[in-house]
Amino acid sequence: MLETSARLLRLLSLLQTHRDWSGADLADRLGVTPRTVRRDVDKLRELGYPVNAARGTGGGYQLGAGAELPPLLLDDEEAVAVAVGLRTAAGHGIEGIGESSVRALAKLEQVLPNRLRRRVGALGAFTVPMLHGQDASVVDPGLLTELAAACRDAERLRFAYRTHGGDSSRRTVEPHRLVCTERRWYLVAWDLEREDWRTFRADRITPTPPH
DNA sequence: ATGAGGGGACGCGCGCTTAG
DNA sequence: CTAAGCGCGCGTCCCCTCAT
Repeated sequence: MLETSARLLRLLSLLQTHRDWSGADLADRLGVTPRTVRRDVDKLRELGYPVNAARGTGGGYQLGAGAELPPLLLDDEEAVAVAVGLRTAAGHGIEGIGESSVRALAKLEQVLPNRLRRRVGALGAFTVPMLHGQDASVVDPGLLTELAAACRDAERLRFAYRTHGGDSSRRTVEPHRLVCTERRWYLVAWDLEREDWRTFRADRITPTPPH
């Protein structure tokens, strides 16, 4: 029974990750017979999951889009991304979005494992939204997490910073806040050498190990 | 014709409940 | 405490339907 619901979750997770799966593949992965897979797919459908099936050569199962959104299984990275996105949306004051974001966030945080709650907390509490930005720049989410965690823990940070001109300098800072524009992340921090507040573009930061 | 999902019927094994 | 009874999940068998 407990075994069954666990298998149902695994099946759902398989369907959410991939392409389409043949019944035989799913049976193989789940360690049951195809007949049992069919029964499990039935159960998922009863629970409201839109599982599409294609017959004939090259057929298989696929998770489709339904009229209602069933619960999702997110991996750690996805859960953090969604939670942070919701927090940002909630804080942006966009009409109609803010309140829904808070509601969704409440649901998500209710089921969020503790280890993720900490990460979301770090990113959420130490970022502040700022309006308007221009071009896109890509920042490693791992770096953002690291910067946010440093803000949260008031942890001194050393990194190499690439300037607009292209030359690189080493900085030692006391991080204060991560600031998000529409497209860009900035770290606001106290620069110990220059004895002043500085704003660093996150995509120009390369962390160096402390010594 | 072939290969895929869909599903009914049946039996087996396991765990739980209940009568003795 | 034990054995019978029961429900349930699963595998097996078999046939159906549909797409290629």
